Amino acid sequence: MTKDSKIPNSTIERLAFYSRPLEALLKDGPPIISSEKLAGLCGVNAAQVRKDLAYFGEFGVRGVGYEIKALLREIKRILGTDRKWTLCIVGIGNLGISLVENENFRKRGYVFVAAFDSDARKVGTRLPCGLTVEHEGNIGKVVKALEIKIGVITTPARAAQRVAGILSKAGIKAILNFAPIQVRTPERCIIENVDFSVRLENLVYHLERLYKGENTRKKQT
Amino acid sequence: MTKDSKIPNSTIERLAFYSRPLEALLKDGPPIISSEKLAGLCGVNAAQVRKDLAYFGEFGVRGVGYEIKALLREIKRILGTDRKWTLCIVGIGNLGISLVENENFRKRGYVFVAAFDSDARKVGTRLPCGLTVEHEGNIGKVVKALEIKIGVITTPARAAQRVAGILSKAGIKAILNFAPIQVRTPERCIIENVDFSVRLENLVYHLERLYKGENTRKKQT
DNA sequence: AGGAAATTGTGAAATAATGCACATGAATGG
DNA sequence: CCATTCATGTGCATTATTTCACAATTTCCT
Repeated sequence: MTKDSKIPNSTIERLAFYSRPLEALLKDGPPIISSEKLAGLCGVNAAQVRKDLAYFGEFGVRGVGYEIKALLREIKRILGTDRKWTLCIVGIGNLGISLVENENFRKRGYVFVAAFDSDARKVGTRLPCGLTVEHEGNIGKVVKALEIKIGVITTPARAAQRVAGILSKAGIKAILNFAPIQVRTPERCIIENVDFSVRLENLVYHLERLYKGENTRKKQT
Repeated sequence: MTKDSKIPNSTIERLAFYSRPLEALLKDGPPIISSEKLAGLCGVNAAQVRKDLAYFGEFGVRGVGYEIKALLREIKRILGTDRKWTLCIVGIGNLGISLVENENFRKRGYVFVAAFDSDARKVGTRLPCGLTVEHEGNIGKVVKALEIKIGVITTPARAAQRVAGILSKAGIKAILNFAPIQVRTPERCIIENVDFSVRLENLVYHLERLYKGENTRKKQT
């Protein structure tokens, strides 16, 4: 295959997903894994794993399986996570701090190089990771100077849209938004929303149905 | 319709999604909204909105639209978010604290009533919200005593699976897992995984393609 | 060497989700 | 009171995604 025959978004999501157990196996596991095993670890269908990978090339050997190290390298190359990415964050509350200090991000090459807030009392604060909080007004200047492409929004909902606009105007190309609101940007800009409450509401829906009898979901997400 | 003709999971996700702008409009907006308008606010198709709602009843009036207040009430009833839910959390790091203190959760009726950690140095700490951190060993006792149904995991990846087992055994029926690993539970238990890095990796994938020319996604997520 | 076992890659079938397009009912205005 | 406008609810076509099932390829064993 290998042709760009319209790759489903869900395939991309799963690729990132596959890489988690692979990373773990890299340390103390066999050097080879079958689609069956990997699928089991990720709770998906084996054919799905093979098809997802087949969109991008032939990484396995028939009758054998996939070499874990090589497969992981390929996945990272596909996703674009085989290099460092610099991020900035706007909104230094509890959530903001927990993200900036997050070990998983750093481990995967996502490094925060700037932190902003609109609250004058927070500006100038030195965060544990070493960053100093700057005022929102500097976003444009800093983003351009450091050539930051990805912005993370952890402001309250009411500020999120305004901040998205500022980021976009500053040249940011992708936004990871944690505010519980659908933000829009004028310029060509990729937006990914993460809303914890939505996930929780999903859980609650299925939970209620669980008590009332039949299961409403096929498998664990 | 109204019959339980296999409701797509995505419909449930969108219902929670629809409720965000509706909540905002409740304060200072018109009393009525059309599927067209709501769809616009959420970045989806209008027929989609109508169909999603139609799974659960006829909430609109032809030629008129949907009464916002009533619609929101219905959505909340459907999702099961028209009542309070008590949660417990395991893993009191930066992320854990930011969730416990999160205003959005409280506003929507999700209340943390217990916090656990395995680190003896954290046990006994009083969190800003008033909760005192208890030792992981007490999970079973406390969960049963307070009849907690939902657990949130914010431990490091290596501890997540173990904690999921403990929670499940304690009688927890739903788990919101923030650790970057796919957790399993022996008992019938609903699991929802939230992995920030996966979202970021998605963003990066599309970002790389953005530079290379054609757009790989149809619309903003 | 040759057959059995394992496991990939993939066409085709099955399943699921989305969007169109229109009949239907409500409001409005002359 | 009828015509016009608006917007819902929904059957149906379309599009997208998942799963099956099997030919192709490799390894292993005798």
